[in-house]
Amino acid sequence: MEPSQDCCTKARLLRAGRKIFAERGLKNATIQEICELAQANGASVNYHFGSKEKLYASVLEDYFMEAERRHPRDRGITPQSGPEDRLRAFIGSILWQTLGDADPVNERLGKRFLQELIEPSETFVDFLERHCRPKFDYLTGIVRELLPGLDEAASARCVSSIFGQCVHFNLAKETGIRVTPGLDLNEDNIEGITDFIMDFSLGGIERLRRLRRG
Amino acid sequence: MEPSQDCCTKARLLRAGRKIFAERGLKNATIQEICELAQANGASVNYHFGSKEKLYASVLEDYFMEAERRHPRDRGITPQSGPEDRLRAFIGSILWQTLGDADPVNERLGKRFLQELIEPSETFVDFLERHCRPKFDYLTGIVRELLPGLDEAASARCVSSIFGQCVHFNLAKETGIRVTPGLDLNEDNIEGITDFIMDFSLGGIERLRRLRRG
Amino acid sequence: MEPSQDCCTKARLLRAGRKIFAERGLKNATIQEICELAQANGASVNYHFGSKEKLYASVLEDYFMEAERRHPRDRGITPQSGPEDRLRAFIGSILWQTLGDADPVNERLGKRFLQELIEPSETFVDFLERHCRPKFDYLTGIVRELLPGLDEAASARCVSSIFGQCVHFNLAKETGIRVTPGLDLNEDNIEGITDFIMDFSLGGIERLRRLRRG
Amino acid sequence: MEPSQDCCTKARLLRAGRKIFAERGLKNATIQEICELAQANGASVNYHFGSKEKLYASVLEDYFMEAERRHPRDRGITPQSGPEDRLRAFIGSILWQTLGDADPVNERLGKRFLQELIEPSETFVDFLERHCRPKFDYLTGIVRELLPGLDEAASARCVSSIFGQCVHFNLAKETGIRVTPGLDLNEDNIEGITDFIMDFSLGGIERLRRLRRG
DNA sequence: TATGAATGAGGGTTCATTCAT
DNA sequence: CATGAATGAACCCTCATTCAT
Repeated sequence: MEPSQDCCTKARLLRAGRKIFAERGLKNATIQEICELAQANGASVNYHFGSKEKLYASVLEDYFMEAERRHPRDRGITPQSGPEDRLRAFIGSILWQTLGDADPVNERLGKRFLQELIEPSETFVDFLERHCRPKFDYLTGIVRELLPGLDEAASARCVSSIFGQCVHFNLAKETGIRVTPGLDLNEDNIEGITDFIMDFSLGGIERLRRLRRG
Repeated sequence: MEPSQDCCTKARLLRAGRKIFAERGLKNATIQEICELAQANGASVNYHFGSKEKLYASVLEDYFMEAERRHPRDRGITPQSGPEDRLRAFIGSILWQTLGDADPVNERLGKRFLQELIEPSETFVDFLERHCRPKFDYLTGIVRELLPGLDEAASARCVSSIFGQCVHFNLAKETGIRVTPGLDLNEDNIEGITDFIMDFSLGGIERLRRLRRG
Repeated sequence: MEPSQDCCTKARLLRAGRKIFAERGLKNATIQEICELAQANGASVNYHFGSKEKLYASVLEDYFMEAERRHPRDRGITPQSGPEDRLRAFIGSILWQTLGDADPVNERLGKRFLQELIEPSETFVDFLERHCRPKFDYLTGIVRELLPGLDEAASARCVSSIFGQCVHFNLAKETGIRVTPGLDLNEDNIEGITDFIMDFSLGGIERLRRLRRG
Repeated sequence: MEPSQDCCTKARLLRAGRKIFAERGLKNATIQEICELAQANGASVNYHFGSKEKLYASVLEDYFMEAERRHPRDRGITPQSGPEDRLRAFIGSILWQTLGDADPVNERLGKRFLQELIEPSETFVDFLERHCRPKFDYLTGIVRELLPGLDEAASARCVSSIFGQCVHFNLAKETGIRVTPGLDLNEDNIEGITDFIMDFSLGGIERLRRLRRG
């Protein structure tokens, strides 16, 4: 009954959908192709998931949950860790989730996820509230520790600046490297990039702190 | 022959395509809908542009060129302006292009452009080389002036950090405001956001400079 | 084994089928919807009734038998009653069966029954012979008493005229009231309509009698 | 451009739809079968008519208009004709429309029309208002001439009784002859049936007149 | 007795594209 | 330069039915 076994049709559909949707996106993927790959009947997607869109949503949710499990935002830190350590872990988490997966399927699913951020489908809005908002709240908490007394608008901008730097590497995977040849997104560089974004952001935060004082 | 006249079918198709593609994206838009809006025959898109994709590419190119014309990256600066002024103009240019258009059609075309950055179509790759690369080279030049002697990888990362902050506001237009309520992307705030990104980036650059010295 | 108990799946299916078939008709109803309403498995209809059509036939038969039970054609008359009383009881029976049910489910099942009269399914032909033919024979007997010596063709036409008047109110339930606004099919009017058809038919019969004599 | 020519795809589809819909009804007919018969592409129905339902509505409307043209309700009467002559022409018109068509296609379309009367589709409601209501108004006018001073409810019932007798022969075509063997609906009997219904109805009307006076 | 999973056939509809005019 | 008609491929989905348990 649990779809975690490979023998189950539903699990096979989920895996096949993961692959096909990753390659082609929602509109260009076809149910038939997914079913062929899953060695399932052409009606099975509608039977098990209700519709193509619902399967897509399941695939994306599955991808996100697994990424969070493999690269949690609090990896390597303790409850006593200061905000800087937590920030570094957070930045590293996003970069590893985005760039650190050798599996090309997962790599492409990151793009699908980004597309949903740009133009969310109906089901994704729920997902956003349930899973992404806490993630942003977590980052906001760190920022507020680093810059106590910051008003909401400023902390939101600060969160946006940090998150924007991270997510841009996901966005740049395909085109950014064409226009910025010096960008090397190999897995070996993830820690280096993490350090860079960390330094850049700490510099920004320091300057904000200084400006507010002065 | 020039599609600049309003009476010309080709110009009407371009304008209609702009609107429909902005609303629905490439796959969800239909030629027929575009032709109806343009009061043209259903075969006219293929006649004038060759294919749906070609019209889409034309729309995107048109959008980009117009945005660059309306909010040039060197607005308000002189040849004698220093790198900081040029950086501020550049950041402001992107933000105005992205957030500063009251026209909802243009606002949505920004999302289409972002989608192409994530997963470029065949024709877009050419476009990227022709128009986006110079833009990045320009930003890279500014960064190199601010941080002389920076190696290529570091300057690429720095460009990415600056650009990522700017473009994230475009990405966040739909979903970011849901998960980061403090983010206010009204037109009135564009200058404020420009100042913020400018400060944050200058802080990052300062810290990089300091770290290299130390 | 008897489907008269409420707990039995078969009885629940019959009741659910009654409702869904009444609402949607044979083709537009789906087995799944029926099973959901009956809180039964999607395979149970085929298990208990053999096929969708068989369940439909059961529903219709059930509906007819119940209607005959609730509004028998001989209600209020005695073996000694004359043909006029028996005719009035018959007409009233049909009208009460057709118009006198507050339950919208039964009201709609009347339409399904009419549809079978127009285009009978295979199983319905048997049903017709078993249950409807005796009903017509009964009416024919009354007519022959009122018009002794009438040949078969004429008595058939007479039966048709009487029955046609009755059944038209069933047919008119949906559309007739649109094109004939004066028609009021409320339950309160059933006796009045019965009287009307009775008078109209007696008038017709009288004239037939007169014409044959003259 | 006019769909009256046989060469036109739209006209061929209409004719093929007439045949297939007549045989199978709306739900059981398939677009593909219609297109095959019309030697047209499977998408042509949607191209020319918008949907299966729209083609069905066109077929029905076409059938009705043609029937009205071939057997007009005022055939053989003059402006000076009295209400009895007009009533006879009306009754004869319906019977000829219903029973007097040697073409089995038209004969079956009559059943489809009846089905719409029982359970009208959305488009049919419009049709009803435009075409059927005037027909009923016409009959109501005749009845009022025959029974001056009749209130609306009574005249509506009278119209219903007359129309019910006529339409019942359409309804009885399939099943009525099974349960009322004496009914002979051959074309040769149409005039005889017309006379019968005429007499029966005049008898009913006379009695109503008598009852009101007494 | 009853069910949950799975299937296969088929259906209506969409849509970019083509072609004769 | 432009169009109205027509096409063919493909797609998602529905649904009655089957089968192993």
